[in-house]
Amino acid sequence: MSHQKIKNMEEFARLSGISRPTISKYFNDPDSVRSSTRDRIEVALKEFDYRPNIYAMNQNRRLTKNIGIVVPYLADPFFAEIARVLERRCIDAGFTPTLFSSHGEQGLENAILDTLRSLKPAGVLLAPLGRASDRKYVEQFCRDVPTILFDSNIEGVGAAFVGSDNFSFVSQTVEYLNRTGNVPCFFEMRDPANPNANKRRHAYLEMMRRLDLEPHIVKIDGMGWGFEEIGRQGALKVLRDNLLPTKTVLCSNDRLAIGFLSACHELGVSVGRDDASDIRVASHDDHPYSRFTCPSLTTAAHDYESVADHAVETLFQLIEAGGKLNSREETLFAARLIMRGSA
Amino acid sequence: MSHQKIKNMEEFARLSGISRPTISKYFNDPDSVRSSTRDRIEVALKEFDYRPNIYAMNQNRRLTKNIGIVVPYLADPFFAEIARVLERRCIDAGFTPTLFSSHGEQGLENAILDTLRSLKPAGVLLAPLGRASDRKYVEQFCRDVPTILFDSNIEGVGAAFVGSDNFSFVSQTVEYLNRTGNVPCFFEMRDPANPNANKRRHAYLEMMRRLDLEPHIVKIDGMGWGFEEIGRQGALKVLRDNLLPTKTVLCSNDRLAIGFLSACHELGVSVGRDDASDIRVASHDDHPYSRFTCPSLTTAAHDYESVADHAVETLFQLIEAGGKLNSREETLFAARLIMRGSA
DNA sequence: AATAAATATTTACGCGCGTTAAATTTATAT
DNA sequence: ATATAAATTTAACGCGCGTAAATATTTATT
Repeated sequence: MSHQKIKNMEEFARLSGISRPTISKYFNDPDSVRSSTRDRIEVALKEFDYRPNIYAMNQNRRLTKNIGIVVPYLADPFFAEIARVLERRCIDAGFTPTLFSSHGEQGLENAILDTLRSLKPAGVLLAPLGRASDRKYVEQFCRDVPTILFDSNIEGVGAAFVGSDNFSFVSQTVEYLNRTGNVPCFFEMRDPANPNANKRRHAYLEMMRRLDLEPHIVKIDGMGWGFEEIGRQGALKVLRDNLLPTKTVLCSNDRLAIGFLSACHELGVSVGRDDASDIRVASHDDHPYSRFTCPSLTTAAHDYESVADHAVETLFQLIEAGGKLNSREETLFAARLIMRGSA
Repeated sequence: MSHQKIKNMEEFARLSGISRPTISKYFNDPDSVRSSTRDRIEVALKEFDYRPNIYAMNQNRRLTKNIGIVVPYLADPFFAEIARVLERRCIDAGFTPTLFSSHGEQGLENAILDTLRSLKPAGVLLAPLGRASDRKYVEQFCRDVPTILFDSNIEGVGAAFVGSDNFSFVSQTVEYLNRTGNVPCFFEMRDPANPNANKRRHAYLEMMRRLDLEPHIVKIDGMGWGFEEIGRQGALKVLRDNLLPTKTVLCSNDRLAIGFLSACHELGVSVGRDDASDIRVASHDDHPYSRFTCPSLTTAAHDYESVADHAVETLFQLIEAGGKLNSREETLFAARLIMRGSA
């Protein structure tokens, strides 16, 4: 390995004995040059350790190889996990993903979209804030940049939506809870930012209707993305004031449930599926920490892999199609019930 | 707001009636032009909605305004949180941060450093994997790119290190546990990837020596970054086989403790500071979930803000100094004891 | 009002690479 | 061996902006 510094593609072309346009072609797509040429280039690449200037590349390309990934809240391990899978898929496909978190703030989400514009990405995978999103802003962005929405849908925005089937989550948990014991009440935030929360409430109501049972919804106060604390405060109030209509609680999501369980422990309320326990608690998402709660949390799991795979696949189709798809498809993946100790 | 598309700076210069070099200067540093000129540019900016091509900008600048932020594991809310603070500080200072996670893999860490090289960042904030890092690779990178290490130190690598004072964590927890009840044993992974773990063990031993108490270290098996599960399995084994040398357990970090508490609940071992409880458990980090464990976790908290502020400040100094500092300083911030229910 | 200092304009070049068209070489088929 | 297709080379232009030098203009100082 020779250790001279190579300034540019011209110099690398001279040293490797291959013309610059061919080198350029190679970097754009290694398969676009004859295999013998490709080998010669790769040998030279090892020897001289040259890498093209990405800024000069991106300036002149019609389309960059960049992909933007935006999640609403990276400190939520659920999003950290799905972002990880998405990143990996993009890298494997030869793209350069860049990760952004809106941190639950509309202003930041808009700023990220601005940044993304100037990144001129080939495509964007966007999990919007949801109700907290600046709809018009997101809509305009999606018109300009090929974008797939995931996790939370905004009707009609973006080239496609990929997410989980909220009805599948709730139908399974409600059915299970009802079959194995008491009827669940539904525990949620009064003013949920995430549209999935609304879908889950409707699914709960629909399931109760089908089972010919009376629905009970417990709404708690709280703003922002500190769901665990909101759930804890809400549970403390509900438990202390004896406001629970049933002995079985179905939380809208695991983070609320984590707070709920914390409150139960604080108040000495025992949680579990056995008769000796005071109440049962179940939830949705299969949050990475849900197996470590006390007791471990019965929940419905996202099909992370399928959501990620399909989102990325759809984005690649979109990119190849030049940024427009014939129709806006919404793809939902079913949940998987995870039975643990809490219910 | 006129809605014509502006192609380039030349065109924007014409339309705004200001020369291109002045516009260029403005984007490089708005304060470098006369305030009257700045106002005129900003008025025109509103009207024409022009934004320079970042690739062309970065190609020609001596130094980009990019800053790379690398953490070992983004699914760990601790790193997600500190990354959030770092990002914010960089943005406020007019830089463009890009976030990367090594996901606990050496290969990925190296790949990220490669990517960062071609990003030609003004500076990098790097929390290395630690023992799992490819030392030579990181070392070479730090020679080429102005880099501040944070969270976990690699001796002599990078222009400076900013982190938490592990002795401060452990001294406070050990002192507290000892003062309020039993002597703690130290619960940790046999083969910790993070160098902080080793520092904490040494701090524990040193504290016990000072207090003239006999130290007990409980080492558990496990690899990788799934600390909660490792802690849970280790605790199950230790509790079942009655291997705990003391009734008070000090975990190396909160994620292990979360697993430990989960195991305690599973086995019906009661945890708490009162005499009625079987054991006490404390830990270090003040992980975002540590207040929601059952019982809530007594721990020592990082001074997130100070670490982040100082890391960023040092990086800016480094950048202004042209990439070299006179001496490699290691700055450590003290911990704050957080007393909760578990001990 | 005269002078000095600070700032803006004009002009022009260069950065590293994408891309194209024409000329040339190489591989494949007949 | 010859015709044809495919790949490569040569030469040259352009992308959008940084930057430098010389010149002109504005602002601050006395």
